[in-house]
Amino acid sequence: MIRKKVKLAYITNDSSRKANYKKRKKGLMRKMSELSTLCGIGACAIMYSPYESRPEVWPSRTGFQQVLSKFKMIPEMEERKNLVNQESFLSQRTVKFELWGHKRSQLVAH
Amino acid sequence: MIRKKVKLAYITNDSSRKANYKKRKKGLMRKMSELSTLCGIGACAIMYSPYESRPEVWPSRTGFQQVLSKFKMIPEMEERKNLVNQESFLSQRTVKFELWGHKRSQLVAH
DNA sequence: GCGTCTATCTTTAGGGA
DNA sequence: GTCCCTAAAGATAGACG
Repeated sequence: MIRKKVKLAYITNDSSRKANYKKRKKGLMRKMSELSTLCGIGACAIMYSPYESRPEVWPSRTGFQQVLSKFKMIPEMEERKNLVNQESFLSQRTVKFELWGHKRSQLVAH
Repeated sequence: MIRKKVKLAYITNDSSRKANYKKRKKGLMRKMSELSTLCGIGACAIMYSPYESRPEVWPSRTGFQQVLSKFKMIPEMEERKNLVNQESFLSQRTVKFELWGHKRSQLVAH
């Protein structure tokens, strides 16, 4: 058996793609767990796929929320050019992000 | 050089822990990217650590939000024992996080 | 479809510059 | 602190039942 190297592209075969997803999802979850344990940090991940009826969340929905608790999402943020005001974080306890309609981002991708 | 096996526990040495974090974070980001590309799914991750002033987010603030848009984080969720109603995910346009305790937080894109 | 196997590929711990 | 190196540890593609 000769394994070809990973070609980084969309897997067109349905069953292969699904199998790949499930395996990698598992691996990713483990990695998240390890990172969290080894370094004592907060982390979470979401994977939304058509293979499952619900989004996969790590570490758990509860833990997920705890991590997301770091964020405050507010509509006004967009008006402020997506820059989160440091002060607002310090002074506010609740922030809401408007998730839809965010076409542009000031943040540059790496 | 004999490398000891990874002990899955909090790394007590500060510099080692930080170095470990940076390496694994990078790897994790790559894995997320690969999974997303290979399987064409939506995914995102957040890592909140004391080593960086801002939470690390993949894939980017925009992509992050797009994925999160699938979710509707509502207080009632917890009351429903963390079970998320799929319909509510898809029908809602706004996600609200109400969580707090954060001193300095900004989303950073990758 | 799913779980298991394992050869092979990828990640990374530890070190050096 | 950074970057690079390398071998050990770990992840996984493909095969199989």
